[in-house]
Amino acid sequence: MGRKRFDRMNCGIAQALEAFGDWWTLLIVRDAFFGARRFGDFQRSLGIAKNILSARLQHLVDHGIFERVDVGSEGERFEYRLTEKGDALLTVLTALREWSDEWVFGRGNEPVIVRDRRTGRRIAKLRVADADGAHLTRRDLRTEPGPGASPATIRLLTRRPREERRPR
Amino acid sequence: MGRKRFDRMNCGIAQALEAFGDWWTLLIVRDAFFGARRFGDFQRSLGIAKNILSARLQHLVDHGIFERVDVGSEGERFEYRLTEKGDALLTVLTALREWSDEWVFGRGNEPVIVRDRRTGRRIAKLRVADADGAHLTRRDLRTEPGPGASPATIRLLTRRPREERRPR
DNA sequence: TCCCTCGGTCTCTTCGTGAAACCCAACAAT
DNA sequence: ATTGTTGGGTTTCACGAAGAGACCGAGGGA
Repeated sequence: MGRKRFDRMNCGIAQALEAFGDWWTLLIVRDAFFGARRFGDFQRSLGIAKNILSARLQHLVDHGIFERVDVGSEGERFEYRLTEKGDALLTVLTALREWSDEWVFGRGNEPVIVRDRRTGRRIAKLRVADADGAHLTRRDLRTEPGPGASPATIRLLTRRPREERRPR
Repeated sequence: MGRKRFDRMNCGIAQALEAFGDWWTLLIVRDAFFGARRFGDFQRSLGIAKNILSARLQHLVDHGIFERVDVGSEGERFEYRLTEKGDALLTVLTALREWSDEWVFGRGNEPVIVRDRRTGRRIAKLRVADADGAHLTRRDLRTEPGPGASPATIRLLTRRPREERRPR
């Protein structure tokens, strides 16, 4: 069978994967953040097969992450530009980069450094924090169904934790 | 050919995808954050085929995101627990959830709400910011090669932006 | 005009995905 | 001790998607 799709899954993670969870897709978005705009920019930078790149760009346009703009002076020649929705992926890309900087490459071995263009200082690390800015970990959090929760989500979030179901 | 692997790519995004970019993998991690530990927890929650789940869990253990702990009272019975490296993915999952809350579901339709367990208040939104906390967008950032940059990365980051290469 | 580049599409092979069947070890009930 | 059930997988197999590479029409520079 083909790959299972997550369209119907009532979960933000699944929805995000549906939009850009395919193999090359997030790297295409990354390249766009680095300034790539044209089909050939992406293709040369990634070494991706053209049919795949074509399909992924189409998918990203369909999901409103890129817009396809005709920039031909006398006919068709296209650029793929990040929309506002695509720009908002900066946080996701930053979270991924910071995670691998710390846990894959290790501090001091970062392949890329991101700075504030004006001040030249490195950007602040992303942190999950409460309203006062205090750092929070997984143990400090509580999840509950929101206004858009499906019955399945409610069931998932209200089940008893394993510790209580089966004490050891 | 089968899927291209990104092991050798000198980029944090690619490395992160290598660790958990496979189709089900991030949803498995999400379920772990929601409290799943046992093989059957993940399987029932996701409806994933057992061979795939088995391979994904193995992959996550290989990458140090989960550890496989024998909890059998008299023989083997396993739990998969997030390591510190796995816990650090909280930021990534939060970024993904916040993006889809805003751009897929829309404000007021969030399927899940995350709160500080102590205060009951919703957690602060992740923001890319400079050292003083000022919000930054893609345009405010500058990327440069870091100490671990490969020649390919340096080439990518130091090329002229398209605007300057080919003014319109 | 020629030629190269851009932005794709088509074909063909290979590989990953997923359903279902199968399997053995651990507990649980009797 | 025997039987049954659940847990945690592995094996088999069919199918669809991924990827390499050939091909192609239109654009634009010389």
